[in-house]
Amino acid sequence: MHEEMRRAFSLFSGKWKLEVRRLLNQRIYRFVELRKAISDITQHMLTAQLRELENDSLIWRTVFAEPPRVEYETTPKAIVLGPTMAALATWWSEYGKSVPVKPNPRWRKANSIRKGDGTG
Amino acid sequence: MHEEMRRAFSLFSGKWKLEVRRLLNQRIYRFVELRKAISDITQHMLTAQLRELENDSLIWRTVFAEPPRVEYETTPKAIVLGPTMAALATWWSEYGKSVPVKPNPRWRKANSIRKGDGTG
DNA sequence: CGGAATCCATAGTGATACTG
DNA sequence: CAGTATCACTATGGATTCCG
Repeated sequence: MHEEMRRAFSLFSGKWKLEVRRLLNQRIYRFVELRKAISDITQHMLTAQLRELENDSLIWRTVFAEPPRVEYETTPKAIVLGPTMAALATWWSEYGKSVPVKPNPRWRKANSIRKGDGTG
Repeated sequence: MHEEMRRAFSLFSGKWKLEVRRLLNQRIYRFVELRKAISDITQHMLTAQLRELENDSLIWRTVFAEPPRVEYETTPKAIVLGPTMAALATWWSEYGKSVPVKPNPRWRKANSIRKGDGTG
């Protein structure tokens, strides 16, 4: 089961992929539009990240002749991931910066064996 | 919103962090046990990944004198993330290797504007 | 047992220039 | 407009050695 998690994670391991996914989940973008939307990214990196996302079938790439442009859009595969991504963002908002206090080891030992959470 | 996703992702960006999280979400592990459970990891890397997870308050570290050992366990902060991680794994199982077919651009343009999915 | 310190290989990222 | 090609830099991962 953890192998799936690792692979799912790796699909978005690129520095800009999450941002690209978020944008394309809203509407179709042209290459230039993405560059403007992600102001800090270089042309080189944007191309690279888009290629990887495309190879993983997370986005579609369409070339148009007139007017000359390339459009990018999400695939259904990426769309269904939206709620999970939202959950991740919510988790960070709620717990991200929190620092839970460790209880005393002595009385914590008693009930230290937890059940699984479904991921293991 | 995407900043939260990026930060949440970065907490588990280390090569072995997802595996450590999965193990510790089941029970408390000693350092040696983790090394045996994750057979390919080096002592150096295990220490490094554990330190980072600890600094992010995703795991707790407890030193015991007798018998000499160090125990690691998840924090509640990491526990609540379980279902989301499970969702990610499920997503990979269902869609991970799928390659959705891109419909013809011409009639696809008509309804190309989608609503948001909550992430962005 | 559970580290720390050092060194090295590789992958990821980025700046720049050039092209169909 | 949307790339490709180089090169440089940085982060990450890993092998090895030593330590309380």
